[in-house]
Amino acid sequence: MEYNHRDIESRWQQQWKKDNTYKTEIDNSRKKYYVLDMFPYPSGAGLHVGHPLGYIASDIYSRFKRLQGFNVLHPMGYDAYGLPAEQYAIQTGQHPEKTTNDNIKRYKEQLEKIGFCYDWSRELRTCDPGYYKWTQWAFERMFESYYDTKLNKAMPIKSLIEHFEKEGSKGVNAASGRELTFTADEWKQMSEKEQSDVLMNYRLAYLGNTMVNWCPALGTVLANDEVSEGVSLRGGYPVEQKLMYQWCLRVSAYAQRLLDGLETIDWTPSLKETQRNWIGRSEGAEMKFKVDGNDDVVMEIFTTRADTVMGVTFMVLAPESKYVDQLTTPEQRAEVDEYINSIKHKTERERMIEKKVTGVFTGSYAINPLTGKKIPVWVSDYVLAGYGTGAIMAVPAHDSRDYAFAKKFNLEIIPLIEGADVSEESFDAKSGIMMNSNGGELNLNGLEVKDAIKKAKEFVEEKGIGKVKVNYRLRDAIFSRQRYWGEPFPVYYKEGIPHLLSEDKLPLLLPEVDKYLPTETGEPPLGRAKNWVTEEGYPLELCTMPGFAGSSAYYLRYMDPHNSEALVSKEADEYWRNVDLYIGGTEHATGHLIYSRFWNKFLYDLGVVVEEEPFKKLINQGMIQGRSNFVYRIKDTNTFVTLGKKDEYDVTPIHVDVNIVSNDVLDQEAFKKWRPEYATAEFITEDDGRYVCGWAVEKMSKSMFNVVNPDDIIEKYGADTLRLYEMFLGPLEQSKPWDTNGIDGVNRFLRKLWGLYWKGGEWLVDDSEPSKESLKSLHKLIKKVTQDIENFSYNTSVAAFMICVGELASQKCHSRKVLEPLLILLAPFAPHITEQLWHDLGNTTTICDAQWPECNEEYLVEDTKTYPVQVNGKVRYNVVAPASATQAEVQEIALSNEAAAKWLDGKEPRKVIVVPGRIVNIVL
RNA sequence: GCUCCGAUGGUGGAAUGGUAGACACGAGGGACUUAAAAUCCCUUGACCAUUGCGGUUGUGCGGGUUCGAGUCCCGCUCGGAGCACCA
Repeated sequence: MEYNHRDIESRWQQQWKKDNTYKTEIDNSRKKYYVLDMFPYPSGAGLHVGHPLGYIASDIYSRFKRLQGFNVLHPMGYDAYGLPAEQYAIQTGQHPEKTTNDNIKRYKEQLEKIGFCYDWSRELRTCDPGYYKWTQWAFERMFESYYDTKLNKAMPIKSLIEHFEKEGSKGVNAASGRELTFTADEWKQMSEKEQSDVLMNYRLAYLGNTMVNWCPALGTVLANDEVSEGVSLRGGYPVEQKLMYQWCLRVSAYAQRLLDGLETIDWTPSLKETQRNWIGRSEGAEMKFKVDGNDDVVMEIFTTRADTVMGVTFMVLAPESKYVDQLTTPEQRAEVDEYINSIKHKTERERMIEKKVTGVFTGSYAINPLTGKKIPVWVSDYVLAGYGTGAIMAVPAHDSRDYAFAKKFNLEIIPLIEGADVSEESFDAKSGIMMNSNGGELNLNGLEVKDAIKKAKEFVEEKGIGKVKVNYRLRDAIFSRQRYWGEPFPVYYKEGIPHLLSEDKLPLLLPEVDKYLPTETGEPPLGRAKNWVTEEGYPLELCTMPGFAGSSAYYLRYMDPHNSEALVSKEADEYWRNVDLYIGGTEHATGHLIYSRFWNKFLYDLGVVVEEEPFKKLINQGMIQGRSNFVYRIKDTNTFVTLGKKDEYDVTPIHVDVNIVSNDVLDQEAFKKWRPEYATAEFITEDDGRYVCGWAVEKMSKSMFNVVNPDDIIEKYGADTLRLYEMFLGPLEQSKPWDTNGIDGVNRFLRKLWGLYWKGGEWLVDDSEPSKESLKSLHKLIKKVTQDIENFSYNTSVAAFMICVGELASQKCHSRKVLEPLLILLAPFAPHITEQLWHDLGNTTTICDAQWPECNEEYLVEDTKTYPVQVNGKVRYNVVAPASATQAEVQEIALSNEAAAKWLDGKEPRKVIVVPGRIVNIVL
């Protein structure tokens, strides 16, 4: 029997499906292990070879853990809501659900061919009402909660209302949009609408007027992580800032816990760093500045450099700051208004690109609380309204932005650090010795910056000039999208006040609409739905939820996917707990991976889940880039010249379909058939007649003709070869180009493996005792592969298999005692071929129920001997070396390295390991 | 600008501080074959020597620690990623 991947793979895939081989149940007698892939958005283009990389890695780990006796949960599903399906719907009128389902069908077919051990009975889709019911449910729980900053957890909004009724806002410890002060009586006298507005200031899911990223081309709002450099991540359309009344999630309340949680999880340093940057914690002080001749206003500013207060030579307000209006003097009014207007007309992007230093004087002066000095207050757009208090104290000597501003408007610059030259640029570093900082009561001169910051903060707090404050860059997540294809909000409006739909009305189904475009009056697409009202006739919310809503808790749903009573049952949650290993791309670092952690912490506060962090260990697989091929056409002809001769002509490189190129050699006939205009193509080839193409690494995309489809690879080489090859390509976490060139080597390896068991239709395996050599080969492999899988170093594992199979072949090893464990080791990587040979060996159960073999170190021990080494005729050292070495050899080598001999001389006898040529290892 | 990561043959990439370049691709040579494909064997960092063992050099650059450094430390150069008027 010859190795035939087509027969073997389809046979076992069908068998596994029939036998429910990979179905997983709760089993309290076994330890659980949860391996999760980031579920895909099923795009219309289908999978290319880059997509399964992470899935193969997680599949190997799942199978490995299973062989080690763990009860492994390994599910798959689809992130089904998304913009492409909606845009396709707008163009074609086809319902996005239809498009999505078609794409999912295609994805599933492609995935099944690769031979993954998913428990498909747990498959989920975010657009399934049985699923999004729980997305809506979680939103309702957030609406009904506030964040208690003292208890550091989410609490029911009811208890806040009770507090308001008793004591008003006094003594409230709640994360909020702005600080409100009112008495119990005032609360009671508020109208329903007013009370609703007050509560919105505290709810974890709230309606708020916020500056949003509005994308006119897409007709919707985008979250911060969906925007990069002023354009939308999807489509690259310009994005502008707009004030809108939107649903938001108070993610900022969890900033510190999101930061602290990073210490408890096993993620890569770079990913943690990305999240830390995104959360952007900075410790500083909020300080109060009085205004000269205006006792009504006290300016509050935020600074991380309280120590530089003696060097403040001006103040700056953000154009949107509330202080602008209060501090502008009548003489300056016209100028300030003109400036503010000129800013408003520019988009965020324009402001960023221009980077011009602009600003205007308000006419007012603040008073330095320490020196009593009068300092001018300016307005400039380099200060952001959304961070801190929207106002800063400027220290030009030690902040480059303040410095640029001071230079432009000729403002004073006072250096505060000894030896810092500020004549050309500012000195921003937080180090050095302070000077010019004697403010009477507070003298910082002579202190190191760090100590000065500390002392200044203490002083400020003591004197009531300000208070120590921690600020975060992390913003609340904007949760409304003006789109059709997403989860509807379970919210209706009664006299303009939002109310939740009662829980028994969930899920609120997405209505049908005639078109997927906004209405003529500019309302979101749901405005087209007929009867989009409650039973009582109240209008329902017209926005839908963003993409990250459905992906924020999907890992919990897999634990108990068919439960109609709860997101996840207590039993399932307590058994499966959280994801042990999560594999996916880095692109979700500041999106999904923040929102999911937030969502999970919220559910943890509610007592719905037992683990505070959802993903214990996370691996980022690298991106697979495309490897494009080029042919070189001689200008104005239909003649193509090979790579080696192209410099002799005037040529234009043209992308050529990589599927008609093999090892960079063009299939000339296929090229002629590829495009009608090339039918008459002529070639100038290398001297041996081959046409060699050029190549470059680019993004894998249709327009570069470098997309490699896994189906084609599987058809030609089989899924096992594809799996092994993807792992062999290089380290999992590294990005690398796809290059089909090396795949033959892996395929050859599988055929060699087959050759250990079958040759010319004859079964070779017997029950003979294996040789010592063969046992050594096997146990070396067991050790290496076990270690490598734990370290996700799959490329070196594959190499180890190649070496081992080569050794066993040359040893003519046919012993079942070696060849059976070999299959188990390889099973995670190449499940089909190993399953087949496993059954050929006479086993009746599936190979994934086998037991992972243990390494017996005894087989690996090299025979060594201890050699006495003489120095000046006396035995001074005992040297351990291979038994095959001679006494003279060891003696010579040990003393040949003069430095080593000197180092050894005079020391107590100790062991030195020697290999031919040099001292290799000194065992102390 | 700040932070993190990386740099090893023609290529992808191996090396708990201990024989650098595993494994694979590609290339060259050979066997088998009428021929090709497939398969098998040998060579393959560079330079020198080569009818024989061999020698020199070599992990981006410059220092350091060490008997010994691709690996550890300090300072650069280049490349990638994240954040970025965040005070």
